[in-house]
Amino acid sequence: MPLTEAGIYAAALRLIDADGVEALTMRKLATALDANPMSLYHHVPNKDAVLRGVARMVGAQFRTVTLEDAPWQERIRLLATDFRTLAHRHPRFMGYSFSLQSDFIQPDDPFWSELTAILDAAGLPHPELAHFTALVGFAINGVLTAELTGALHRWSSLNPAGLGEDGRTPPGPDDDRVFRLALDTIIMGLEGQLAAVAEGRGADH
Amino acid sequence: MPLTEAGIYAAALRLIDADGVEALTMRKLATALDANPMSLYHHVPNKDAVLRGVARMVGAQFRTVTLEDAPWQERIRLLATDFRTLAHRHPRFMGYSFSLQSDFIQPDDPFWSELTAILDAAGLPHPELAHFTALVGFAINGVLTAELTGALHRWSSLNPAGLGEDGRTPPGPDDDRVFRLALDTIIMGLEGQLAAVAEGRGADH
DNA sequence: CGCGGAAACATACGATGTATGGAAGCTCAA
DNA sequence: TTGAGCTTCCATACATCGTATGTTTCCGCG
Repeated sequence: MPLTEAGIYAAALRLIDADGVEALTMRKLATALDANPMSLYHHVPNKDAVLRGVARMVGAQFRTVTLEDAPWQERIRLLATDFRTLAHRHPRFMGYSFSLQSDFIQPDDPFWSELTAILDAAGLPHPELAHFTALVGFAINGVLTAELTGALHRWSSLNPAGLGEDGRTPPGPDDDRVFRLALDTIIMGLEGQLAAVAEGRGADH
Repeated sequence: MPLTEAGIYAAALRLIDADGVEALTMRKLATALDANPMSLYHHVPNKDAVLRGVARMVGAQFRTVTLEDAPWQERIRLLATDFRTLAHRHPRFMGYSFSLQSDFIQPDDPFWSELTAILDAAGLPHPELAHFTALVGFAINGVLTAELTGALHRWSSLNPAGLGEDGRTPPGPDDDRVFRLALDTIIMGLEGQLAAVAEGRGADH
């Protein structure tokens, strides 16, 4: 099978899913493709480009339905959970990618444009629409990142009184609850902001 | 000057502040300390331990006043901005540390315990207190991380209509506004959750 | 003095990303 | 068919990284 750019990205993603981003090596990638390490460089300029390519590949997998007429709260919930299931499909890569210098999400990605559209439809003031979009996106991202790295589970299953070394609740459906809770809280916060705008007391006090 | 563990961490932090975490090298660290690379290993087991040591050092710098009788909204605001100024003191390290496998914050760190105490005082239901703490902490963390990497500024200064290549607003006080906005939104969301609890309709519906 | 352990150093190994240059195979004009 | 010019592939090599291993230097204490 001849080497192709898309094939390289796909193989890289497979390796990352299996062993994590930090274990990805040009040499391992080459042997996985049954080729010489340097052959990759005819299709890809360097390793960073491989990661970026994987990011574009994964990002392109994101699909969400656009329910124009549903209430914006439901639309946000749907968008966020769609994004979350995508993240769960490639946890190691997403956990790495979320928290890196170069943005994983691009302004023209459906996630961002859809989120902007939803918040616009909700009635957030236009001059601050981008601010709210960024805020909601990154807050969700923060919770999701924490879930992917396992930090969310460690922290959320922690008794208030500094308990001992037990507390080994399973990482399963608890994260679901916390994620939904985060979503609900953010949505309620947005409702509050909308009410504030309606009352004339803008956010810029 | 003889080599010491604390001195190694301090030098590492200086190098990181100057050139970023990814530029930190045991060899550079050694030459900065005017020593042989291998000499460091008499005081520190490996490079990861250096990073962990720096994390503990920076984390120990965190101080916040505890205002028992102030309204919980103000206490959250104060805690978050205190944490933010700490992050601004060592942006490259914090940007790296926030988003990594091993947790930068520890359960017994003042940030976490204070946040838990505040949310407890606010009246969040006990069985879900840890969930709310995690949610708020990681959401703030997400926004803060985005700010440190510059992503927050890039995104929040983005016109709704997919604008061209200009939009080069300065990274200065705009981030302040977005951060405050995020804080306000989260706080309003918590108020909503409290109201829901008071009405008897718990969060677990 | 000397001796024993800690600290410093020199050397070296394996792994990584990638520069460089040659070999092999394809396409197409003559 | 043949040869020229690409594109692709491969082998070798280099700089840099973290750190294992062994040796030397130094300092405090009998």
